[in-house]
Amino acid sequence: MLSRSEEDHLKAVYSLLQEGADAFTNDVATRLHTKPSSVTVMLKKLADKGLLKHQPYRGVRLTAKGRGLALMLVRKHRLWETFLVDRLGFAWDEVHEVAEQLEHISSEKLVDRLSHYLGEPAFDPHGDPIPDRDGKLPERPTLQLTDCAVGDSVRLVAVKDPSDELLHLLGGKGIGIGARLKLVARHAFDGSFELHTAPKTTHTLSAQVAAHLLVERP
Amino acid sequence: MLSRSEEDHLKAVYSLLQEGADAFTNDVATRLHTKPSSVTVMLKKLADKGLLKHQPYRGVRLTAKGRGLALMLVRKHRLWETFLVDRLGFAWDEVHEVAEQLEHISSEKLVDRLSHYLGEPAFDPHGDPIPDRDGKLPERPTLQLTDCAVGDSVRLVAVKDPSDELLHLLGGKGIGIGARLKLVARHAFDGSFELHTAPKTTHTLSAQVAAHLLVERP
DNA sequence: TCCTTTATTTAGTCCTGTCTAATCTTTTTC
DNA sequence: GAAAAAGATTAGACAGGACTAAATAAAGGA
Repeated sequence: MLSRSEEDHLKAVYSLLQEGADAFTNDVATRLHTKPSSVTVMLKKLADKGLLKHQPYRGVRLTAKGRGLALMLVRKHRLWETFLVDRLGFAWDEVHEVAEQLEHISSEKLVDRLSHYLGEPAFDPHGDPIPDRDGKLPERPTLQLTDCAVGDSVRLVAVKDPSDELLHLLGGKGIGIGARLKLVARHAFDGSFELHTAPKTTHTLSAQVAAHLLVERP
Repeated sequence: MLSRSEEDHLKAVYSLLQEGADAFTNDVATRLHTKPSSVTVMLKKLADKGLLKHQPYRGVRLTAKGRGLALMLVRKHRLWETFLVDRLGFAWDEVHEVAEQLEHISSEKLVDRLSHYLGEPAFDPHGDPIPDRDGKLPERPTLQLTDCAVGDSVRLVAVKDPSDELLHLLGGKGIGIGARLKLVARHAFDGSFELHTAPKTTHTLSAQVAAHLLVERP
C-alpha cells in the first residue's frame, strides 16, 4: 500500500519517462511543486519498495512493478476524467484537479465497475489512452505527419522503420520522441514541410522523412 | 480547509449527537478506532477552529458552523453511496468503506453535479436522508407505530403532540428519542402493543400512546 | 464520606513528509 | 583542464497526527 505522496511521486516519474525524457530529481520536484531534497527522500522510499531503480545523480528508471502501479494510477485518473466530462458535464479543462484527488481512491472493484459503467473507454476526453486492468495501453490512433495540415500542432510518438541514417538526420535537428512539432508551411513543389520544434526554431523536412514520422494530436 | 482526520472527527461527533447520545471522548475514539488521547487533541483543534465547544470531561457540542460542515460530509457520503449502489451496482453492504474515502474529495462543484446526475435524491440506499446543498435534511418518511407490524424493529424519531402527561408516561418506561423498539406482539382486543426496548425489557403501550409515536426503519 | 474505578487529559515519543542549509557530483565554460 | 555553475544529496528542523504512560477529574460503592 502506497501513501498518497508515494503515489504522486511514482506517477510523476512515470509521466516524465513517458514523455521521452529521463526522470531527474529536479523535474519531479517541479512537477509536484516541491523541493528536490524532498524528492530524493521519496525516491529512496520507492526504490526500497522495489518500484524503481535510483542511480544517484543519474535519474531513475521504473521496475516492472513500479510501471504496473503507475499504470493503474493513470487508469484511475483517466477513467475519472472520462466520468467527470461524459457523465457530469464538466468541461475538459476543469477536471484535472478533481481527478488528481479521485485517482487516489483505492478500490479495485470501484475502478473496474466504473470502467464498465463508462463502456470500457479506451481514450479519455483529452484523447489520452486509458490502460486496461492489466496495464495494457490501447493502440494510439497515430497518423503520419504527411496526413497533417498546416497549422497542426502534433507530438512525435514513433518513427516508422527507423534506419540509422534517418535517426541521424532527425537527431541533428534535435527532433526526438516526444518532440512537439508545429507545421507552419508545406511546399507544393516537393511536399516538404516547414515546422517549428520550438517558438523560434524552424526546420525543413522532406516528404520522404515526414512519411516516417508518426504523430498524435495534440 | 480541514484535514482528513479533522473531517473524520467532526463527522464522528455529529453522528454521535445525531443518535441522541452525548459525544464523549471515548465514544469518538471507539468510532474512529483510535485512542482517547488522540481524540482530545483533535477536539481541541476543532474547537480552536470554531466548529465545536469542548467542555473538558463533559463532552462536546457542535457550533452552527461545525454542524454545517458535518452535514456537507454526510451529504457527500450519502450521495456517493447512492452512486455506488444505483449506478455501479454495488451491494448496499459493500459501499461504506469506499464512500468513506470518497466523502473527503473536496469539490463543491463535483458534489452538486453528482447530486444532479443522480436526480437530486433525498434518501440514500440505506434510507438515510441526504442533506441538500444548504444542509437541510429532507422530511423523513416517518410512520406511526400503529402502522407497524409485529416483528418490526424501529427507532423512535419524534413524539406527535407531546403533552406533559404523555412524555411522563414514556419517561417512566425509559423510552426517549432514539430508542430502538422491537414489536413482539399486538393484542387484538384493544390494539395495545408489547415491545422490547432492550433484549430483556418488555413494555406495554396502549393504542392511544402508540398513535403518537413516530418511528423509522430500521 | 473516603476510596476505588473509570473516563479524560497532559506530557513526551515516534513516524511521515515537508523544508532550509550545507555538502557533494556532474556539467559547463573559459 | 581548472573554476564556476547547476543539479542532487545529506543533515537537521519542524508540523501533523498518532501512540504510551502518567496525572487528574468524575462517578460509585462500602
